[in-house]
Amino acid sequence: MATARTKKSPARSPHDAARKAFKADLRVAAERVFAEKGFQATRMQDVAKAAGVAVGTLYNYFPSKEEVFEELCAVRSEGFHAQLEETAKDLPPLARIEALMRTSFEYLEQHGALFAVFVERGGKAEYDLERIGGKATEQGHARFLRLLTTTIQEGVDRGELRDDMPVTTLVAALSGAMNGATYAWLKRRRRGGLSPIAGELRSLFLTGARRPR
Amino acid sequence: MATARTKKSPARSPHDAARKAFKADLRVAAERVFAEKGFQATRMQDVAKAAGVAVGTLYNYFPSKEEVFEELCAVRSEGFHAQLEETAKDLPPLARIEALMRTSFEYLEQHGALFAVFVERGGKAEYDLERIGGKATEQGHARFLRLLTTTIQEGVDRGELRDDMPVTTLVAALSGAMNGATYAWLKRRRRGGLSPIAGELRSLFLTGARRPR
Amino acid sequence: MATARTKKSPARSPHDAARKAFKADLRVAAERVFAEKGFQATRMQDVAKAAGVAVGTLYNYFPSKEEVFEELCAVRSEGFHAQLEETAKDLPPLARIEALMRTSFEYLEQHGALFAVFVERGGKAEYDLERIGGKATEQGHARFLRLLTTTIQEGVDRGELRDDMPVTTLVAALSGAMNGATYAWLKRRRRGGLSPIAGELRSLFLTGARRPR
Amino acid sequence: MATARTKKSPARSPHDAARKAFKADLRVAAERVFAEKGFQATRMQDVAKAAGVAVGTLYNYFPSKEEVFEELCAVRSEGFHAQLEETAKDLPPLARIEALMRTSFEYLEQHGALFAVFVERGGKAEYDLERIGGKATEQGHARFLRLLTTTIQEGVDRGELRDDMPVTTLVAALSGAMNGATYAWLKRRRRGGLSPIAGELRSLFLTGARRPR
DNA sequence: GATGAATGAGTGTTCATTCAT
DNA sequence: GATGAATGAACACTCATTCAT
Repeated sequence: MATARTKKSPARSPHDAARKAFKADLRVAAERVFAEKGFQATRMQDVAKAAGVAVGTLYNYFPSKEEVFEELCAVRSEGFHAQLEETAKDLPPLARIEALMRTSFEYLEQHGALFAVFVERGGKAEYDLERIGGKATEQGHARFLRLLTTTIQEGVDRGELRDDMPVTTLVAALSGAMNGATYAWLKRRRRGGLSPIAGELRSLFLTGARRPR
Repeated sequence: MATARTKKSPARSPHDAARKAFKADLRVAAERVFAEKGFQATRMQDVAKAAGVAVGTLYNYFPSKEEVFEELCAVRSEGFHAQLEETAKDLPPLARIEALMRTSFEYLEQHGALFAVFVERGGKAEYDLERIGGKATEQGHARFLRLLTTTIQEGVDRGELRDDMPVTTLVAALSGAMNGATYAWLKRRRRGGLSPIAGELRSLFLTGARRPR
Repeated sequence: MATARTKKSPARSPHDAARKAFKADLRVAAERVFAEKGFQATRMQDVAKAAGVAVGTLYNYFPSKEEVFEELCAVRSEGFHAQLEETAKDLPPLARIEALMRTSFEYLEQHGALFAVFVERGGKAEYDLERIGGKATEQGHARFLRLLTTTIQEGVDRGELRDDMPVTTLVAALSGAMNGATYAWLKRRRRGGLSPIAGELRSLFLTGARRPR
Repeated sequence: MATARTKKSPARSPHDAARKAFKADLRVAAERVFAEKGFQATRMQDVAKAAGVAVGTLYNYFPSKEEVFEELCAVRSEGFHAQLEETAKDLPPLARIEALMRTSFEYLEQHGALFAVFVERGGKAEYDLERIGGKATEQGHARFLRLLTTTIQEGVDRGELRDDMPVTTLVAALSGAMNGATYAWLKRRRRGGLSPIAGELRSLFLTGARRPR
């Protein structure tokens, strides 16, 4: 990662920072376009125009279109997980579950549907973006699942969650339910917010859909 | 000249049937390729080769690449829902839920991951296939959700399912959970089967993840 | 030409006649389509449909699309010149000129604008149809010009037409004027007939546009 | 960014001019190829090669093959008519007629047979190029005819030209004669020049072909 | 470092022609 | 002889990427 920078990092710091900030601007512009048109339909030209630069400039910062997307995903994924892990810290499993859901939903609300991709990863049924943005989203989603798995496993170990089925099934159900809620939210054109649902989903996950007597 | 055509329509059955069967073969070949490489990455050339025909032949049966995909989706969707509705008939809501899950999973196991698309639709986060295969998969998924909604609503009406949250949330959670299970199954490379999970998901959905005392 | 037919021509006569008649039907159908859509835009499929046969059948009678057009042109050209020469026979040059014009126009009125091609040939400015239908139309037009040349030359020889410019110029002017009249007729969507103009053109050609005192 | 663009439009002149000149070069190359092979037979590849650029470059300047042709025609038409109208200015009708002929022929001699199209329009017998290059050539020819019509009408009004037939017939005959002369010139492979004929045609048009006594 | 014009490989689609039935 | 489905070469156009200015 930062190996090359060790040599003379102090010297370039001010310049480096500016470059980084500019690159971030480019990413933001790209995000807007990708979110609107999708990966395939987005032309580098479009991204450049959205960023107010020339295509050539884009290529001064990113080696390829794929890499733009990839880095975009990576950065969002990083931000997402940083926030997530910060949230989840120090909470008991059951509380943590709701915290994770709430934070995820907040992030989605903030950063747009494109990055529903980290939660919803399932939808691509192993193609297209599987390759593109693949590494990043793959890792992003996997990381999310791992977080969920750890949490749930802990809940099982504490005797708070059922142990009569594989933890993976519990994880799949929970992450899937979040995915489903997100999809429904997108369908209703983001009306009504997403995070309020976290509480309902938690209740549903813990006590089930059957009507209590 | 049109001499042979004078007979009524039933007379054309044998030829028509052959044509239909052939078209179905083409669809199957296309399905294989699309499932493997995704829509964009699939070249008509590839589909033709997979089907053992020339590109031109493809165009004798389908007006465009998009239409190949579209019809493919439509046909699978149809088959899927026919099976689904057959299954669900005459069962009380709670039993029907499991039946729907089991049948869905069986269909997925049989017809490959591509058509996870009908259950998982959420994943495309409003782009790419949103447009292509859009009509069919959109409708397919919507139809699936409607079926689920009806069933769950009925459960609520009968007092068997909780009414303290919108039915849409219940639906989103259930379909999402199925989606999650499917995704997990794809991740483990289809090992272990999908339909056995139906029972677990049903239990989870009805009674929740909390450990019973 | 008819070399092969010498062997056993009497035996096949009836059959041959039927074949010829059928081929003529195909040509007529082709003529309709070519006239409407032009050579390039006409698909063999279209011609076949217009003729009420299958494409394959077309190829049983003509070796290629070009040849269909070529033969079509040749036949019309033949008919045109037969009529033309019949008309022109035994008339003195000046009368013959008007007769040629009138007959040409009548033929155009009857056989549609497509075969304006024989009179108008100039318009293609050495491309496209230069190659296609080329041999036939080329020859057809050349033959027409020859007829005109002979007639005019004779007029010159008799001292009835001016000899202070090359005969070719007189020919070019006359055939061009006919062409121009035809074009104007097509422009006004064939309204008003073409042959009535023959008299005017004759007068114009012979005595010029200057107002007589 | 848009920093440089803040200046007013005249500031862009140098670059714009270069672009325009380059586009003109492309048109010239295209003209060569179209003239040689015709519209249909010309591949964009050919035009690109003739211009010494890549196909993509062509598409940076023209939206489509048709548009290349169309613009080509439009530009030539413009140049032609500019020259024509310049010439015809301030001359009495009869003199103007010869001037128009001479200028037309000079233009044809200079710019190649392709643009015989403006004078000869008739030849396409309502298809093929009727559509393509259609707008431009159609208008170009129509404009030419209008010029001729005005001139001749004026001659008639002054009592210099005969009024016993429709002006349109006079126009058709004159433009047609020019067309015929052009065709003959192309036939003899452009040998002998075209403009010398203007005088002859004028004489022929005014006083007719009949030998004066 | 920014620019944007040039590049050309890549692909969906058409349609004349063939040939097994 | 008729048929019409199969064939595949051909071509317009796109767009990620490069590079001279």
